[in-house]
Amino acid sequence: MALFISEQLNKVDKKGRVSVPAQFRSALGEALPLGIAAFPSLSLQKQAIDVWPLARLEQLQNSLDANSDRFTTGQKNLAQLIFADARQLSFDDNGRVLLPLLLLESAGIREEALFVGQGRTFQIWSPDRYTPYKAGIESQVSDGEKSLSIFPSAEVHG
Amino acid sequence: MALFISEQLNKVDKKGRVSVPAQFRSALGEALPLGIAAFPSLSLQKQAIDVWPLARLEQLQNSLDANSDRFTTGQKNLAQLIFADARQLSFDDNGRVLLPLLLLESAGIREEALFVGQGRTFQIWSPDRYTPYKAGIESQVSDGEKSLSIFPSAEVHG
DNA sequence: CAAAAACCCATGATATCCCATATCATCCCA
DNA sequence: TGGGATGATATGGGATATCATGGGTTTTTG
Repeated sequence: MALFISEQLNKVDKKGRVSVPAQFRSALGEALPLGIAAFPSLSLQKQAIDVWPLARLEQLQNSLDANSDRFTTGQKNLAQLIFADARQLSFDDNGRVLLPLLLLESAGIREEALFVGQGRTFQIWSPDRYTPYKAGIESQVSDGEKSLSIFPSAEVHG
Repeated sequence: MALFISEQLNKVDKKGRVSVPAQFRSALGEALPLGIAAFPSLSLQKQAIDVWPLARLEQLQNSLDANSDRFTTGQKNLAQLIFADARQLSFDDNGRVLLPLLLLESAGIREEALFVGQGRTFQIWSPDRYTPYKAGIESQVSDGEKSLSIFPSAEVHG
């Protein structure tokens, strides 16, 4: 599965439908028909919507089944919250999903939805909320941190 | 079998019937005609109803048969209670089940039943009880645990 | 027989499907 | 190099199917 990158602003119609950016859909690849799971982003105090490929939730569940002891209690609670808060969204023939009212409201989204790539996942923002949020993030990157090194890893993505 | 995710509030009619959310029914897949097993949630002090696909009960029994030595006495007692308290529910043509009075009372459910996905299983709550319960769970997740990266990563990534 | 459960059908709300159009980038060829 | 043809994408709206729910009728059960 490819990565989700870039930002794109799309319209939400009266029925609550939004086109998911074509690049994101193609990044899903074979996982596209499984659909996606969307939930208020806990790490962002529910300011925005976090979106995972549904397969990622299944991997999380498998991991819980097999290595329950490697998770803290807080992590298990977090997983419970995700299973409860997540809405499973599937694509229509035009690549749209129907965003449930609850999610729209919690993210303050009305007519426009901003898709923001986050690598293995992406977010959906109200444009109004995103601008100040991003400015805050940028200001928190110090000059000395403005480059990244890549650590070798044995176990990631076969 | 797919996962049970999301929350959904449905009505309980005078006869004690409730629609099981269509997504949950389709998550059951081929296991749908086998039905489900519902019992007062012991881990939640019987505040809510735990629901398992019936096949999961069979898996538990098989596991008890094969690995009796790996279960503590307490765990075996718990299993006994589940087998005793569980009620097997089957679906009518409209996807409804009949919730026995005993279960309704133990969970404090009257006119509305809140279905809460928990991955491999789901719960049924009285809305009144669920709100404070969920707030408690949320408060038990520390800020540091709220980010995606906290989950054991080798298993979560595809 | 009476009460409960299972079955059947009706209905309104909502989601899904399907087709039409607008917009834009790309391609191809004169 | 210009300019129309082509194709992918995003968007809108109407038709259709699904879902949750209510109520009646038949069947089972005790």
